[in-house]
Amino acid sequence: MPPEARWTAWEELPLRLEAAVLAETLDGGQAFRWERREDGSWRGIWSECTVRLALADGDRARWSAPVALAAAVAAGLPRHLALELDFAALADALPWRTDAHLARCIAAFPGLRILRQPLGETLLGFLCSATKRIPQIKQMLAAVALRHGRPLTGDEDHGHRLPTWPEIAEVSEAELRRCQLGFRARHVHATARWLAERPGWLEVTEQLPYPKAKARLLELPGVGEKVADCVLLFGAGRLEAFPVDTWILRAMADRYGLTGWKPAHVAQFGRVHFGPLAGLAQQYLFAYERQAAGART
DNA sequence: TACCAGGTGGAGT
DNA sequence: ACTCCACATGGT
Repeated sequence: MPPEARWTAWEELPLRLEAAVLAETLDGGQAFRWERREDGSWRGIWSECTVRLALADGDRARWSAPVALAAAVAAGLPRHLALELDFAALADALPWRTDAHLARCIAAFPGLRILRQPLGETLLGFLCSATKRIPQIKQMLAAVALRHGRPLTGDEDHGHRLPTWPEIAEVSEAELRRCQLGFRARHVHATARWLAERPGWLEVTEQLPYPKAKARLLELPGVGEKVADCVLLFGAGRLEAFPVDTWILRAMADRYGLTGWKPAHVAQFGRVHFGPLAGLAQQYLFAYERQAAGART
């Protein structure tokens, strides 16, 4: 085996969780660059990093990375998994004591986590998400990475990173359509050009308080209420963001009696009812509803 | 075949 | 503010 193809020995993480909860965290619609391997472990890519993640003894998380990337992964993985946050404690702070349905959702996915992904990559992912199922979003992003993103190492098997926004700005809309983006290609292209004229704009946005950050994201072509909230929740750690998609609309109608409510009204209800961690509640509701529908991804 | 998918933006009331 | 609708592509 060539030296650049080698992976490091497994290293323990201060993280324990069930396999099903890990699966829901990595592959439940927050992130689109994780794949389950035959041995049950996961392979993920973000920024300049790729990692294998697995559970030892059923619930103890551990990781391995290409030797060439080991230092970057060791530095970046804790942030990516938001290891500084105790999600069991955060879930306990949700109003499950007075909300029986929320209590059911939390019990079904104990320890469910919200990832802290790179803001720019999260934006790209959710710009591609409009009226698509998760596997198709993953396919689009895999194609974009393969065709327009840099290889992570000298070994092609380690995969490609997603292109940065400045890199995407150099790609034509027609070329993006060849990655099966469909009408989303126009939004991705327009957003790339928009960002290219404003260096540092995303970095500034990431530091702003939630309402200001959201207002700024809404300026981007193809970014509406739902995408802005997903980007802030999964790409900026803003747990107050409450994305309302078709699943949440259905859940709030079926489980909370909000039949016929518009997304904007459901969003307002969610923020008031679930409080400052509404985004975490949202992810619990989302996971539960998809499971109840038959785990169709 | 028709309908739907982690929506958005634009036009017309 | 509200309602319709086009927008690509793939799966059931």
